Parts: sequence; C-alpha cells; structure tokens
Amino acid sequence: METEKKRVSMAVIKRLPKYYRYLSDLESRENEKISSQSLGNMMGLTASQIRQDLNAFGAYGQQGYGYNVSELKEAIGEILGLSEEYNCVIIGAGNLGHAIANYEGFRQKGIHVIAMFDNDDKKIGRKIGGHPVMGIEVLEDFIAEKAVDICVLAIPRENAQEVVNRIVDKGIRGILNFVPYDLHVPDNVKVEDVNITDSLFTLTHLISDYNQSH
Amino acid sequence: METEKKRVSMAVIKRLPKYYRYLSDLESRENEKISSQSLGNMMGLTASQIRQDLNAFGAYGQQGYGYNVSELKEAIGEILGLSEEYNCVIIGAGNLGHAIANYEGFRQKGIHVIAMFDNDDKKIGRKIGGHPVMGIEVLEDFIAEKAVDICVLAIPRENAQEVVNRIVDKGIRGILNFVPYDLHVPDNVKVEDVNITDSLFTLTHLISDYNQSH
DNA sequence: TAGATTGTTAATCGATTAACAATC
DNA sequence: TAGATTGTTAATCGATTAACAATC
Repeated sequence: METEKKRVSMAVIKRLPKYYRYLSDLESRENEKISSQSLGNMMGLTASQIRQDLNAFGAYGQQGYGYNVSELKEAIGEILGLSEEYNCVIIGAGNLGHAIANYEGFRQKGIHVIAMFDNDDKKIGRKIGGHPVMGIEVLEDFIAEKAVDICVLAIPRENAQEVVNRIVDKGIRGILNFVPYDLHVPDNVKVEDVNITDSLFTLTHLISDYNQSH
Repeated sequence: METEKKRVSMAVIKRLPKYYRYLSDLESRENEKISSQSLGNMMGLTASQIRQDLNAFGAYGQQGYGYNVSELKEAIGEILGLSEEYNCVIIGAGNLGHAIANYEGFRQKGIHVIAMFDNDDKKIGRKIGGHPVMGIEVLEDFIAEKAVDICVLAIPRENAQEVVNRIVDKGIRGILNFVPYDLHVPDNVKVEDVNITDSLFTLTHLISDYNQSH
C-alpha cells in the first residue's frame, strides 16, 4: 500500500456518501446488482464518472455483470471509515446541539456520542437525547481521558476558535463544524463544515430576482 | 441585461456566501478597503480567483486601489438576493426544525419565517421560537394564501417526497432540504441540500485509518 | 460463444492560475 | 507622474466524458 499514492480528489470524496446512500437504498429494496449505467441514471451522474470514481479506490465490479450492491456498499462504507469506531462529543447544548444529539445519523454505525458540553449552569447535569451535559471547563480533560475522536461544534461564533484552540492538541482527529466561521486547526485535525447560513444564501441567490434577470 | 448570458458556474456561486461572510467581518472591523491579494490570504484563495469570481458579475473594484469593503459586501448581498424579501415556513417541528426556528441566520435579513408545520397533535397550536406550529394538512393552503417563497424541510425521510409533491406547485421558489434524500422537483423550484450525515461521513473518511494508510 | 459491462486510456471540457495591459 | 492593483486574456491544470479493449 506504501507504493501507490494516487491522491483522490475532494470532488470524488464528497460524492462517496451519496453513493453510500443510494447503495443502502438499493440494498434495502433487495436489488442484488447494479450497472454504472443505471446507478448513474438514479444519481444523475454519467456511467463513466461512476466507474472513474470507484476506480480511484480499486476495482469493485465485474465485466459483463456490473456491481454487486451489497459488496459495493460495504466497500464504500469501509472507505468512508464506517467500519471503525469513533468517540464523539457535542460541544454546545443549544437548539442545534440538541437536534444533533437526537439525530439518527449519529446513533447508527460506529459513531458513539458520549457526552455534551455547555457553559450554561441550567443545562449542566441534565441529559439530552440520553447524553449527559457537562460543563465546558472539563472539556479538555474529558477529551484526553476518553480518547474522543470527533467533536461536533455547535456554539456561538464568538467562542468557536477559542474552544477549538483548547481541544486541538488533546488527541481529537476531526471537527464537524456547524459554526459559520472558518476554523484554524493544525494539519492533523480535519474540519468538515456544515454551513446552514451559506446554504440558505445560495438558495436565495438561485431563486432571487437578481438571478432570474441576469 | 437581456443580451449577456455568461452563465456563472455553481463553483463560483457556492463561494459567494463565503465572500459575504468575510466582507461582513471586515466591515464590522471597520476596514475600508481590501485588495484581492489580502482577501485571498484571509480566505485561502488566490488573488486571481477572487478577481475572476467577482468579474463574473461585474467590475466592483478600482485599479490601484482595490475594493471598497462596504460597497463590495453590498453588491454581493444583492447578488445573493439578500435585498429582497422572502416568506418562509419550516416543515417539521422536531429537534432540527426547532433549532432552525431559533437560528439567528434566519432571523436577520429579508427572510421571514411565518409558520411551522408538523403532524404531531401535541405540537400543533404551540409556538416554537415565536413561530406558530400548524397542522401539516393545512400546509398547501397556507403556502398558496401567504405566498410562501421558501420551505425548510426537516421531516423524516419517508415522508419527504410526498410532502414536496404537495407543495411544489403552490408557488414556492426554493426548498432548503435537511432530509438526506435527493428530492425530485420541477425546474422552477430550486433545492439546496444541507446533508448532515453526508458531511459526517466525509469527516469519518478523512480521519479514518483507511484514509491514513492509502 | 456472444452479449454485456467493466477498467482504463485518451479526448474534451471547465475551472483555476498566471500574466499583463489598462487605469486609478 | 509613479506605484499599485484591477479587469481580462492566455496558459495550465484538473475533472468529466468518451471510447474501447479486456473479460466475465
């Protein structure tokens, strides 16, 4: 594995969860096999692109047959790191943290939410979605002690970078960032942004009179 | 305006909210002007790309000077459709709908959340984040009557397409879709997806042992 | 075997970067 | 005017699409 370093592009990586979603669907509807052609029709991609995308990681199909749905789903799950286990904490027990704590996507698979953190005394000690809410001042120690891999950041913009600075060298590997601010982190920590406001503004642009008339 | 049809690429459009965010910041820190060079440094883009991006919409700078922060922010706001007014409803008063109803990004600007909808009798009649929760069965009539422009979709995956089918010809222009499912809509309705699960899986991939060793 | 469909190379297209003349 | 920095054209790079030989 040391020898080859193809460097898979972000464009391809960002499509992987979508592949996984469609393949999970096909599997639950008990489809055994699928061709790049028909998967492309479903997903709105070309057959060619699908074959290119998959071949960035290996050869998962069979000539003259297509792809085995379960096998391919499993393989992409593996690539997505879903066969591994992750400890996760949610920082910020406001409305959004609350929503995420109850979010099904976080309940399945190997992603274990083990605690939530907030600076509001009224929330500390309570349980939200089955997860204990702890004081933000014990965050660093908790992360180090429990070997937390992923932090979900759902706090006000003002405190975001400061909190990140505190946790970034405690062994975390990734941040799922709901804060509309571009975090500064060292290379060994990955950040994935979920920017609701940006998405809303993209939508307003698309439907705006401005866009219609230009 | 009829004559030119440059067709601005999605790649550029998706960067606009980010420009808007940085320019708002610069404005609040009372920076009067900015060059493509220094804005690029801040945002992690090349000066060249910034000038190309902006010139897709017009010439907002001045040779030898740079860009006036407030003017450029205003211009991008205009392009994003933020100088217009939108009526908006939130469909789904679960945790996520709850979070969005209270989300600051939706409180500012010309985006007016005027109601929430749910099928749970226990929620109907209540107020969440100041917005009345109504029964999903009156959704279509409400949309038509109140001239709703934007629907935020935060309901279970199973009902998503069915609900969308019902509202799609009632005059709405856009859907902000939090459901991990690719909606089918006619061309005159725009969909912007906020896919939390996809983002989470992208993150797990990036931090996974799989990705580290390949 | 013949038909189907992949894996993969080559061609095309689009987006980013570089360069520089225009001009404030 | 000289210096700075844009607007814009040209060059490069990367991603998508097309084509086809390999092979199940």
